[in-house]
Amino acid sequence: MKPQTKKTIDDLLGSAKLRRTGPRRTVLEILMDAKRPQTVDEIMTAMSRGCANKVTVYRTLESLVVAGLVHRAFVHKRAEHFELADRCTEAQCHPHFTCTSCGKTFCLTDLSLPLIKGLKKGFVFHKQQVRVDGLCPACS
Amino acid sequence: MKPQTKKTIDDLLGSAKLRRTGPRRTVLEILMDAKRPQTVDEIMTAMSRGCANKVTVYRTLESLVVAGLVHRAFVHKRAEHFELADRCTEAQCHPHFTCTSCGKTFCLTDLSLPLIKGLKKGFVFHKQQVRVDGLCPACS
DNA sequence: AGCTAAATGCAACTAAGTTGCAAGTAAAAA
DNA sequence: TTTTTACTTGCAACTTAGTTGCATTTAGCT
Ligand SMILES: [Mn+2]
Ligand SMILES: [Mn+2]
Ligand SMILES: [Zn+2]
Ligand SMILES: [Zn+2]
Repeated sequence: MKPQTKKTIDDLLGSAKLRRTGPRRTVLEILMDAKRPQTVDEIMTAMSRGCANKVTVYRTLESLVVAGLVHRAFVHKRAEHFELADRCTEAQCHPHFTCTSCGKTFCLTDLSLPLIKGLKKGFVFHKQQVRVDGLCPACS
Repeated sequence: MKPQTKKTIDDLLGSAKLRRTGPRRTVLEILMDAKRPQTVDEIMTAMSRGCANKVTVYRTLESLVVAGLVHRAFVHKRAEHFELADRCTEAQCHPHFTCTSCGKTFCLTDLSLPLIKGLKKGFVFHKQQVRVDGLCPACS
Protein backbone atom coordinates (compact mmCIF):
# COMPACT_ATOMS: atom_id res chain seq x y z
CA MET A 1 0.00 0.00 0.00
CA LYS A 2 1.25 3.48 -0.86
CA PRO A 3 1.79 5.71 2.20
CA GLN A 4 -0.53 8.14 0.46
CA THR A 5 -3.32 5.56 0.50
CA LYS A 6 -2.67 4.74 4.13
CA LYS A 7 -3.00 8.39 5.01
CA THR A 8 -6.28 8.64 3.11
CA ILE A 9 -7.70 5.56 4.77
CA ASP A 10 -6.78 6.73 8.25
CA ASP A 11 -8.20 10.15 7.47
CA LEU A 12 -11.43 8.57 6.33
CA LEU A 13 -11.71 6.51 9.49
CA GLY A 14 -10.77 9.49 11.62
CA SER A 15 -13.30 11.81 10.04
CA ALA A 16 -15.94 9.11 10.49
CA LYS A 17 -14.94 8.88 14.17
CA LEU A 18 -14.14 5.20 13.82
CA ARG A 19 -11.17 3.54 15.50
CA ARG A 20 -8.31 2.77 13.14
CA THR A 21 -8.17 -1.01 13.39
CA GLY A 22 -6.56 -3.58 11.14
CA PRO A 23 -9.71 -5.07 9.65
CA ARG A 24 -11.21 -1.65 8.93
CA ARG A 25 -8.09 -0.46 7.14
CA THR A 26 -7.86 -3.68 5.13
CA VAL A 27 -11.53 -3.72 4.13
CA LEU A 28 -11.43 -0.06 3.11
CA GLU A 29 -8.31 -0.65 1.05
CA ILE A 30 -9.88 -3.63 -0.71
CA LEU A 31 -12.96 -1.57 -1.56
CA MET A 32 -10.76 1.27 -2.83
CA ASP A 33 -8.92 -1.11 -5.15
CA ALA A 34 -12.05 -2.94 -6.32
CA LYS A 35 -13.56 -1.87 -9.59
CA ARG A 36 -16.93 -3.40 -8.79
CA PRO A 37 -19.04 -3.95 -5.68
CA GLN A 38 -17.73 -6.76 -3.50
CA THR A 39 -19.36 -9.54 -1.51
CA VAL A 40 -18.14 -10.52 1.95
CA ASP A 41 -16.76 -13.66 0.34
CA GLU A 42 -14.75 -11.68 -2.20
CA ILE A 43 -13.45 -9.41 0.53
CA MET A 44 -12.41 -12.40 2.64
CA THR A 45 -10.55 -13.86 -0.31
CA ALA A 46 -8.82 -10.56 -1.01
CA MET A 47 -7.70 -10.46 2.63
CA SER A 48 -6.05 -13.90 2.33
CA ARG A 49 -3.30 -13.20 4.83
CA GLY A 50 -4.22 -10.46 7.24
CA CYS A 51 -7.40 -12.48 7.14
CA ALA A 52 -10.02 -11.45 9.64
CA ASN A 53 -12.94 -13.47 10.82
CA LYS A 54 -16.08 -13.50 8.67
CA VAL A 55 -18.10 -12.00 11.50
CA THR A 56 -15.58 -9.21 11.83
CA VAL A 57 -15.90 -8.42 8.14
CA TYR A 58 -19.67 -8.22 8.46
CA ARG A 59 -19.40 -5.94 11.48
CA THR A 60 -16.69 -3.86 9.88
CA LEU A 61 -18.83 -3.30 6.80
CA GLU A 62 -21.81 -2.44 8.98
CA SER A 63 -19.79 0.21 10.83
CA LEU A 64 -18.54 1.64 7.54
CA VAL A 65 -22.07 1.70 6.15
CA VAL A 66 -23.43 3.44 9.25
CA ALA A 67 -20.60 5.96 9.01
CA GLY A 68 -21.55 6.62 5.40
CA LEU A 69 -18.22 5.53 3.93
CA VAL A 70 -19.62 2.41 2.27
CA HIS A 71 -22.87 1.58 0.53
CA ARG A 72 -24.81 -1.63 0.12
CA ALA A 73 -24.96 -1.43 -3.67
CA PHE A 74 -27.30 -4.32 -4.44
CA VAL A 75 -28.07 -7.97 -3.78
CA HIS A 76 -27.10 -10.51 -6.42
CA LYS A 77 -27.35 -14.28 -6.06
CA ARG A 78 -28.46 -13.83 -2.47
CA ALA A 79 -25.30 -11.91 -1.50
CA GLU A 80 -25.07 -8.26 -0.54
CA HIS A 81 -22.53 -6.30 -2.59
CA PHE A 82 -20.61 -3.44 -0.97
CA GLU A 83 -18.76 -0.51 -2.51
CA LEU A 84 -17.22 2.79 -1.47
CA ALA A 85 -19.73 5.59 -1.08
CA ASP A 86 -17.76 8.06 -3.18
CA ARG A 87 -19.08 8.43 -6.72
CA CYS A 88 -22.63 8.74 -5.43
CA THR A 89 -24.67 11.81 -4.64
CA GLU A 90 -26.89 12.15 -1.61
CA ALA A 91 -29.98 11.46 -3.69
CA GLN A 92 -28.74 8.83 -6.08
CA CYS A 93 -25.99 6.23 -6.31
CA HIS A 94 -24.56 5.60 -9.74
CA PRO A 95 -26.44 2.91 -11.68
CA HIS A 96 -25.20 -0.66 -11.97
CA PHE A 97 -25.33 -2.86 -15.03
CA THR A 98 -25.48 -6.61 -14.51
CA CYS A 99 -24.93 -8.98 -17.41
CA THR A 100 -27.62 -11.66 -17.48
CA SER A 101 -25.26 -14.04 -19.23
CA CYS A 102 -22.02 -13.94 -17.23
CA GLY A 103 -23.36 -12.28 -14.09
CA LYS A 104 -20.68 -9.60 -13.97
CA THR A 105 -21.65 -6.17 -12.72
CA PHE A 106 -20.36 -2.85 -14.04
CA CYS A 107 -20.49 0.50 -12.27
CA LEU A 108 -22.02 3.11 -14.56
CA THR A 109 -20.28 5.93 -12.70
CA ASP A 110 -20.71 8.48 -15.45
CA LEU A 111 -24.39 7.86 -16.11
CA SER A 112 -27.45 8.93 -14.17
CA LEU A 113 -31.19 9.37 -14.47
CA PRO A 114 -33.28 12.35 -13.40
CA LEU A 115 -34.81 12.00 -9.95
CA ILE A 116 -38.30 10.55 -9.89
CA LYS A 117 -41.14 13.09 -9.89
CA GLY A 118 -44.72 12.88 -8.76
CA LEU A 119 -44.55 10.99 -5.47
CA LYS A 120 -47.96 11.09 -3.81
CA LYS A 121 -48.59 13.49 -0.95
CA GLY A 122 -47.00 12.35 2.32
CA PHE A 123 -44.12 10.46 0.77
CA VAL A 124 -40.67 11.85 1.55
CA PHE A 125 -38.01 11.08 -1.04
CA HIS A 126 -34.57 10.13 0.25
CA LYS A 127 -32.77 8.33 -2.50
CA GLN A 128 -33.20 6.35 -5.69
CA GLN A 129 -31.19 3.48 -7.08
CA VAL A 130 -31.14 2.22 -10.64
CA ARG A 131 -30.21 -1.23 -11.85
CA VAL A 132 -29.87 -2.16 -15.47
CA ASP A 133 -29.49 -5.57 -16.97
CA GLY A 134 -28.59 -6.84 -20.38
CA LEU A 135 -25.48 -8.19 -22.05
CA CYS A 136 -21.93 -7.03 -21.45
CA PRO A 137 -19.43 -6.57 -24.29
CA ALA A 138 -17.91 -9.99 -23.65
CA CYS A 139 -21.30 -11.71 -23.91
CA SER A 140 -23.07 -9.77 -26.66
CA MET B 1 -62.91 -16.26 -6.03
CA LYS B 2 -65.16 -14.83 -8.70
CA PRO B 3 -65.74 -17.18 -11.68
CA GLN B 4 -64.46 -14.30 -13.78
CA THR B 5 -61.14 -14.39 -11.92
CA LYS B 6 -60.92 -18.14 -12.25
CA LYS B 7 -61.36 -17.80 -15.99
CA THR B 8 -58.65 -15.18 -16.17
CA ILE B 9 -56.23 -17.28 -14.15
CA ASP B 10 -56.84 -20.38 -16.23
CA ASP B 11 -56.46 -18.33 -19.38
CA LEU B 12 -53.17 -16.94 -18.13
CA LEU B 13 -51.85 -20.39 -17.34
CA GLY B 14 -53.12 -21.72 -20.63
CA SER B 15 -51.56 -19.00 -22.72
CA ALA B 16 -48.30 -19.55 -20.86
CA LYS B 17 -48.57 -23.25 -21.71
CA LEU B 18 -48.46 -24.18 -18.03
CA ARG B 19 -50.56 -26.95 -16.53
CA ARG B 20 -53.51 -25.67 -14.50
CA THR B 21 -52.65 -27.04 -11.08
CA GLY B 22 -53.94 -26.12 -7.65
CA PRO B 23 -50.80 -24.41 -6.36
CA ARG B 24 -50.38 -22.38 -9.55
CA ARG B 25 -53.95 -21.13 -9.46
CA THR B 26 -53.70 -20.28 -5.77
CA VAL B 27 -50.38 -18.47 -6.07
CA LEU B 28 -51.58 -16.49 -9.07
CA GLU B 29 -54.76 -15.52 -7.25
CA ILE B 30 -52.80 -14.37 -4.21
CA LEU B 31 -50.54 -12.23 -6.38
CA MET B 32 -53.57 -10.76 -8.17
CA ASP B 33 -55.12 -9.78 -4.86
CA ALA B 34 -51.89 -8.46 -3.34
CA LYS B 35 -51.30 -4.75 -3.52
CA ARG B 36 -47.56 -5.09 -2.98
CA PRO B 37 -44.87 -7.62 -3.92
CA GLN B 38 -45.04 -10.78 -1.81
CA THR B 39 -42.43 -13.02 -0.23
CA VAL B 40 -42.75 -16.81 -0.27
CA ASP B 41 -43.54 -16.57 3.42
CA GLU B 42 -46.38 -14.14 2.83
CA ILE B 43 -47.74 -16.32 0.05
CA MET B 44 -47.60 -19.40 2.28
CA THR B 45 -49.52 -17.55 4.98
CA ALA B 46 -52.11 -16.38 2.48
CA MET B 47 -52.58 -19.98 1.35
CA SER B 48 -53.38 -21.13 4.91
CA ARG B 49 -55.76 -23.87 3.87
CA GLY B 50 -55.12 -25.11 0.38
CA CYS B 51 -51.62 -24.83 1.73
CA ALA B 52 -48.94 -26.19 -0.53
CA ASN B 53 -45.44 -27.15 0.37
CA LYS B 54 -42.81 -24.40 0.57
CA VAL B 55 -40.77 -26.09 -2.14
CA THR B 56 -43.82 -26.19 -4.36
CA VAL B 57 -44.35 -22.48 -3.89
CA TYR B 58 -40.75 -21.79 -4.88
CA ARG B 59 -41.05 -23.99 -7.93
CA THR B 60 -44.44 -22.55 -8.82
CA LEU B 61 -43.07 -19.04 -8.69
CA GLU B 62 -40.08 -20.06 -10.76
CA SER B 63 -42.34 -21.49 -13.47
CA LEU B 64 -44.46 -18.34 -13.45
CA VAL B 65 -41.35 -16.16 -13.68
CA VAL B 66 -39.95 -18.20 -16.58
CA ALA B 67 -43.32 -17.95 -18.30
CA GLY B 68 -43.20 -14.18 -17.86
CA LEU B 69 -46.37 -13.95 -15.76
CA VAL B 70 -44.55 -12.99 -12.57
CA HIS B 71 -41.54 -10.80 -11.81
CA ARG B 72 -38.95 -10.89 -9.07
CA ALA B 73 -39.53 -7.28 -8.01
CA PHE B 74 -36.71 -6.81 -5.50
CA VAL B 75 -34.93 -8.28 -2.50
CA HIS B 76 -35.69 -6.83 0.91
CA LYS B 77 -34.46 -8.20 4.20
CA ARG B 78 -32.84 -11.10 2.35
CA ALA B 79 -36.16 -12.22 0.86
CA GLU B 80 -37.14 -12.12 -2.79
CA HIS B 81 -40.42 -10.28 -3.42
CA PHE B 82 -42.70 -11.43 -6.27
CA GLU B 83 -45.46 -9.62 -8.12
CA LEU B 84 -47.58 -9.99 -11.23
CA ALA B 85 -45.83 -8.93 -14.39
CA ASP B 86 -48.67 -6.76 -15.61
CA ARG B 87 -48.15 -3.05 -15.03
CA CYS B 88 -44.58 -3.30 -16.38
CA THR B 89 -43.24 -2.65 -19.85
CA GLU B 90 -40.70 -4.83 -21.57
CA ALA B 91 -37.92 -2.34 -20.78
CA GLN B 92 -38.89 -1.19 -17.32
CA CYS B 93 -40.91 -2.40 -14.37
CA HIS B 94 -42.75 0.23 -12.38
CA PRO B 95 -40.61 1.74 -9.59
CA HIS B 96 -40.96 0.67 -5.97
CA PHE B 97 -40.83 2.88 -2.91
CA THR B 98 -39.67 1.37 0.37
CA CYS B 99 -40.12 3.22 3.64
CA THR B 100 -36.91 3.18 5.66
CA SER B 101 -38.88 3.54 8.85
CA CYS B 102 -41.64 0.90 8.70
CA GLY B 103 -40.20 -1.20 5.86
CA LYS B 104 -43.40 -1.20 3.80
CA THR B 105 -43.11 -1.12 0.05
CA PHE B 106 -45.38 0.75 -2.35
CA CYS B 107 -45.78 0.11 -6.07
CA LEU B 108 -45.38 3.35 -8.00
CA THR B 109 -47.40 2.02 -10.90
CA ASP B 110 -48.12 5.40 -12.41
CA LEU B 111 -44.57 6.74 -12.30
CA SER B 112 -41.56 6.01 -14.48
CA LEU B 113 -38.17 7.33 -15.45
CA PRO B 114 -36.73 7.71 -18.94
CA LEU B 115 -34.58 4.80 -20.04
CA ILE B 116 -30.89 5.19 -19.34
CA LYS B 117 -28.82 6.63 -22.17
CA GLY B 118 -25.14 6.39 -22.99
CA LEU B 119 -24.24 2.77 -22.33
CA LYS B 120 -20.72 2.11 -23.58
CA LYS B 121 -20.21 0.30 -26.88
CA GLY B 122 -20.85 -3.44 -26.63
CA PHE B 123 -23.42 -3.26 -23.85
CA VAL B 124 -26.92 -4.43 -24.79
CA PHE B 125 -29.72 -2.91 -22.74
CA HIS B 126 -32.53 -5.23 -21.68
CA LYS B 127 -34.30 -3.65 -18.79
CA GLN B 128 -33.96 -1.16 -15.95
CA GLN B 129 -35.41 -1.19 -12.47
CA VAL B 130 -35.78 1.72 -10.12
CA ARG B 131 -36.03 1.62 -6.35
CA VAL B 132 -36.76 4.63 -4.21
CA ASP B 133 -36.53 4.91 -0.49
CA GLY B 134 -37.68 7.49 2.00
CA LEU B 135 -40.61 7.87 4.36
CA CYS B 136 -44.17 6.77 3.71
CA PRO B 137 -47.17 8.91 4.68
CA ALA B 138 -47.66 6.94 7.91
CA CYS B 139 -44.05 7.56 8.99
CA SER B 140 -43.32 11.09 7.79
C1' DA C 1 -59.63 -45.92 -19.01
C1' DG C 2 -54.52 -45.83 -19.65
C1' DC C 3 -50.21 -43.46 -20.58
C1' DT C 4 -46.53 -40.26 -19.78
C1' DA C 5 -44.26 -36.16 -18.93
C1' DA C 6 -44.71 -32.69 -15.69
C1' DA C 7 -45.74 -31.31 -10.95
C1' DT C 8 -45.79 -32.10 -6.02
C1' DG C 9 -44.18 -33.32 -1.21
C1' DC C 10 -40.85 -34.64 2.00
C1' DA C 11 -36.38 -34.69 4.11
C1' DA C 12 -32.02 -33.32 3.96
C1' DC C 13 -29.02 -29.84 2.59
C1' DT C 14 -26.55 -25.14 1.43
C1' DA C 15 -24.94 -20.79 2.42
C1' DA C 16 -25.49 -15.74 3.71
C1' DG C 17 -25.90 -13.51 7.52
C1' DT C 18 -26.66 -12.99 12.90
C1' DT C 19 -25.99 -13.40 18.00
C1' DG C 20 -23.89 -14.09 22.65
C1' DC C 21 -19.99 -13.96 25.08
C1' DA C 22 -15.15 -14.02 26.38
C1' DA C 23 -10.76 -11.94 25.16
C1' DG C 24 -8.05 -8.21 23.01
C1' DT C 25 -6.86 -3.41 21.95
C1' DA C 26 -7.27 1.78 20.37
C1' DA C 27 -7.57 5.80 22.35
C1' DA C 28 -8.74 8.71 26.26
C1' DA C 29 -7.59 9.68 31.18
C1' DA C 30 -4.53 9.86 34.91
C1' DT D 1 4.16 6.46 30.42
C1' DT D 2 0.91 3.64 32.60
C1' DT D 3 -3.86 2.80 33.54
C1' DT D 4 -8.51 2.61 32.34
C1' DT D 5 -12.46 1.74 29.61
C1' DA D 6 -15.35 1.48 25.93
C1' DC D 7 -15.07 -0.33 21.58
C1' DT D 8 -13.62 -4.19 18.63
C1' DT D 9 -12.53 -8.88 17.50
C1' DG D 10 -12.90 -14.05 17.26
C1' DC D 11 -15.15 -18.22 18.01
C1' DA D 12 -19.03 -21.31 18.13
C1' DA D 13 -23.53 -21.85 17.68
C1' DC D 14 -27.53 -20.37 15.43
C1' DT D 15 -31.14 -18.60 11.94
C1' DT D 16 -33.40 -18.68 7.73
C1' DA D 17 -34.16 -18.09 2.57
C1' DG D 18 -33.63 -20.92 -0.83
C1' DT D 19 -32.09 -25.59 -3.23
C1' DT D 20 -31.69 -30.59 -4.40
C1' DG D 21 -32.73 -35.60 -4.91
C1' DC D 22 -36.06 -38.81 -5.12
C1' DA D 23 -40.40 -41.20 -4.60
C1' DT D 24 -45.28 -40.29 -5.50
C1' DT D 25 -49.07 -38.06 -7.77
C1' DT D 26 -51.63 -35.93 -11.44
C1' DA D 27 -52.91 -32.88 -15.73
C1' DG D 28 -53.58 -33.38 -20.21
C1' DC D 29 -53.39 -36.31 -23.97
C1' DT D 30 -54.89 -40.50 -26.74
MN1 LIG E 1 -20.78 0.90 -8.28
MN1 LIG F 1 -44.90 -3.39 -7.83
ZN1 LIG G 1 -21.41 -10.84 -19.61
ZN1 LIG H 1 -43.37 3.86 6.72
